[in-house]
Amino acid sequence: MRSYQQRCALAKALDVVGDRWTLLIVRELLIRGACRYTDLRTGLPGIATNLLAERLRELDEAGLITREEAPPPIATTLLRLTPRGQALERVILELGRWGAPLLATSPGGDQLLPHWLVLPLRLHLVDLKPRDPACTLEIRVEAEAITVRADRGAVDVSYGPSKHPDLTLIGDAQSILNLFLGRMSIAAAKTGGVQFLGPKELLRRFVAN
Amino acid sequence: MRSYQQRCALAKALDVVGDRWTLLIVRELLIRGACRYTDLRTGLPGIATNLLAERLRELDEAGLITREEAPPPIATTLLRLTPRGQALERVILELGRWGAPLLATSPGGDQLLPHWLVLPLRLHLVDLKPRDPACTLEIRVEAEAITVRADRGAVDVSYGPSKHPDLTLIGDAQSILNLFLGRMSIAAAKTGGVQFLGPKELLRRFVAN
DNA sequence: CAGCATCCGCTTTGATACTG
DNA sequence: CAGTATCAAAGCGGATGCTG
Repeated sequence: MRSYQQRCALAKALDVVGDRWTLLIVRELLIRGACRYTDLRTGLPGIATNLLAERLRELDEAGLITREEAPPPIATTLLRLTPRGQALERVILELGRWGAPLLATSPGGDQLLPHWLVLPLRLHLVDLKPRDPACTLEIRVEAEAITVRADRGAVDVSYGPSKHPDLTLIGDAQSILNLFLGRMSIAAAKTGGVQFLGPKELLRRFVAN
Repeated sequence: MRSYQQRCALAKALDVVGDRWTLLIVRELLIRGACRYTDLRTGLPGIATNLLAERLRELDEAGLITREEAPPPIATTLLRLTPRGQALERVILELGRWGAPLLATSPGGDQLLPHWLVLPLRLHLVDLKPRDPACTLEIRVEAEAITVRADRGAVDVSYGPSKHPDLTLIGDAQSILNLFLGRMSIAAAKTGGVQFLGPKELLRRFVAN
């Protein structure tokens, strides 16, 4: 991207991350942690492969990502955010908070990949029962898994399966999001096809109704 | 801008404000409040006039700005952010916070317009003496003025002159910013050409040294 | 002058094909 | 798997022209 050539922190930030696709690439790396070129492609439906390669080069030069050779037998390059890149999480969560109302009128053609649930959950979930013992939930949507852990008032949402979840939810992405964001009751989620493996009362840790 | 067609709040936000120049236009409106087309042009050096007109149309359609006919004898259209547009302030301040370190290596060719000081001041100033009586500072850089008011722990930074400032500072934008951000002492600012009209001790309300 | 619209050369993007 | 190569279409920047 051409520089705006303005001595302004906002303009300088946009010089680095204002290009098309750039912040979405950072989103993917925030959600998935270290991942491969191919993982990014599948997580960014619609991106041209040459554009992804070019953006990754720019992010590398700007010091936002690193490339590391995975040890055998993986034999692939892993892309990972540097601390400077991770610092964009606050920006991305704020943009997501602002953009959330736009989802209400989202047309049917839009894609929704399961791992995209991670950021809204990170933004909105709070531990409603901070004095209860720590608990771990696993969310399963299609072939992907998300782990939600609450411990003494802190909530951690991460991509990937959980070792010993206290409760596992299986369902479609939209229903599970509606459930956690309080837009759908537990009963309605169950009717809508969400399965609960474990004591579903543990959900009260995060949702009221 | 083409839609990313992703059911993700971040992608939806970028569908609306991810275009080149768009967030900088919002920055200008956040700083200046209601302003004219021409004000935006001067505040956005480098933008093509057709692009500005097109972006304003998009912002209007997205419900982020309104156009109102100013009463005579002004006879011009005033552009103003809607509440929805103003809600972008948090996003813009976060992006600015992230981008601030990039200013350290800013090349000499960059422009720095005086009113751009408003956002960094809004982001960083805190009332160090919340029990002192309310006070008003006026900052004058070239032909522009910024008002900084501290009252019971709250700091308000706004574009435009002040009626009865307790202290007026006159100087160049960079020195004044360095002063308020604690990167330059009051003594050094004075040596560097910053003038103080009034009791410069009032600056202790915001800076330590 | 304020507020655009038009035209033109250049760059960026998106889609696809191809390679080690 | 991880890219590069190619090319048409869209977007951008700059200049200029038009209308009250």
